[in-house]
Amino acid sequence: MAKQFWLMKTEPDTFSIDDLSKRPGQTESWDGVRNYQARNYMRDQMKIGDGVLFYHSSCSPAGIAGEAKVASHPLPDPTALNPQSPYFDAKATPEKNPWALVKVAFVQKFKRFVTLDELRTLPGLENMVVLKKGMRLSIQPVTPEEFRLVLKLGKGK
DNA sequence: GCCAACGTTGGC
DNA sequence: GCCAACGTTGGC
Repeated sequence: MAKQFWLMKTEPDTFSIDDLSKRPGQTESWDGVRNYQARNYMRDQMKIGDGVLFYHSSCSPAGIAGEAKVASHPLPDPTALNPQSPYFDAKATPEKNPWALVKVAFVQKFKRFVTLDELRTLPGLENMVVLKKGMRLSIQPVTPEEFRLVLKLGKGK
C-alpha cells in the first residue's frame, strides 16, 4: 500500500515532541490508546514509514508541533495488562489483548509551531479532520496534500 | 473552570 | 437493541 499519513494527538505536559526527540533512538511506543476507531487505524492501516503530524492538545495554543513517522508494525499494548498503569484494562489478557500500539519515531520539530487557528485559515485544509467540530479522535487520517501543506508551514516557508 | 460533543455503559 | 445517564475530551 502507498504511504499514508496520520495525525496523532498528545498532551505536551505528558509527552511532547521534545520528549520524543530525547527518547533512545528518538522512538517511543504510542501506548494507552483506548478508543476503538483510533486503535483500528493503528492495528489495521498503519505501515512502517507512514508520515505523522505530531499534535499538541489541551494546551494553549493547540496545534502541530512537528513531524514523526510510524516505526513499527502494530503490537499488543502492554499497559492494558499492567494493573499499575492508568491504561489498565481488566478485560485484557496476554492471550487476548484488544489494545494495540505502534512505535513512533521523531523526524523533525517544526521551526514554526502551526496553531489550530492557522490551520483553519489555510486554503486546502477545509476538510481536515482535526478542524471538524467536536472531533475528539486521538488518531486521525490526513491526506497527502494536507500533510504536505502543514509540513511546508511548519518549516517556515 | 466551563461546557459542547461524543463514546461507553447498563437497565430494561 | 434502545437510549438515558454518565464520563471524557479538548478548545476556549
